[in-house]
Amino acid sequence: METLSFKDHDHSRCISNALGSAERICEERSVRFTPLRRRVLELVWQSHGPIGAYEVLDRLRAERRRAAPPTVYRALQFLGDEGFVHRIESLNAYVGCTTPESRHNAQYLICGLCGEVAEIDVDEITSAIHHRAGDFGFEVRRQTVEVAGLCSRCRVEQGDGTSFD
Amino acid sequence: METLSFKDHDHSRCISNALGSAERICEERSVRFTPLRRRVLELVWQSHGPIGAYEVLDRLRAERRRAAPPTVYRALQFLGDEGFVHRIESLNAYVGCTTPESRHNAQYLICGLCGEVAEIDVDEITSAIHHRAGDFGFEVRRQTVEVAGLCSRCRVEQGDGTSFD
DNA sequence: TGGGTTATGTTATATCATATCACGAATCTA
DNA sequence: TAGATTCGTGATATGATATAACATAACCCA
Repeated sequence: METLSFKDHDHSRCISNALGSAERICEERSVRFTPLRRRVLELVWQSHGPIGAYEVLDRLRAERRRAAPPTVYRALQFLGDEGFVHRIESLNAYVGCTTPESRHNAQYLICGLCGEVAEIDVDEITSAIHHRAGDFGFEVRRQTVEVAGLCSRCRVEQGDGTSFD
Repeated sequence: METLSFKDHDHSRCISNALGSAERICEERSVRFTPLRRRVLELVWQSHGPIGAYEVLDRLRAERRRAAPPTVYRALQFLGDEGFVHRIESLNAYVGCTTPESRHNAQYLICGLCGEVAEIDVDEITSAIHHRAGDFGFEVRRQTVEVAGLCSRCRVEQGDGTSFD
């Protein structure tokens, strides 16, 4: 499978799709999609790009005054375990997963200008890593592939040598 | 180029190689390989596996009582910029680079049992990422590829279904 | 309805990282 | 070689990210 999932142009619809999928999947798996978990997932999706745990916390606190770091981290842990969000290690931040049906090893294209993250799922990359690690006798459990650079839109807009980091 | 660099069996020799290379390269580049930077690089190499900044700090303090977090972070920044150490994003930790001559995009095989990290540099992976990201209009600047799993030794020793995280 | 299990609240703390200002040493330049 | 400039480090404070540990609430189901 090869997919690219930029966020839907109609973002609010995109969010309700994500919440709906999550709810359905949780039911299938007999795990609890509690109001807190739903709300945290919604906050992650509402963010334009990747969002940090403490920013989720700030927003959550507007409506749930007693929220504390563990509140958020536990929800994010759950959402990550179920495959509804992904953690971007190089940013210490989280993004909604665009294809939550299957637990998968995706790759992330992180734009250094606009901050958006696109999730791609390219077999060629996954299996190259798997096979070549295997050549070294290594048994792969998880792959973290995060690619920093310029997304196509930003590249067009500022195609010059603009630098960032 | 395709290499695998497990740490040399004669570790102390491996360390002095690394220090020697770094010294030479710094001279070539006209940057200063100060005693502090040398010592931090040595501490990173002396660590069995990836080492966190604060563990470097603790060890450094044994001999340099006034060391503080910025002391270590600045040295690690320098060493990273020059390509003598790599940061493992998924661990918030640092490893010595086994091939510091060329600044490169490597991949890391992280054993979840013994904690060792092997650096590999496999063109097939690098270019698969580069090309397939390019297909999506993305211009690659940096790749982070960190593979968690079981190294060959640990796989032999505990080839069963031992789980870890 | 009681007892196990799961989820969340609560407090505290661990861990990771940077901002900022001071100051002397190294380097440059005229 | 004097003076300017940059660089490396010291020192203090704080910001940012993440988890431990224990208490309570909600849920489930026999």
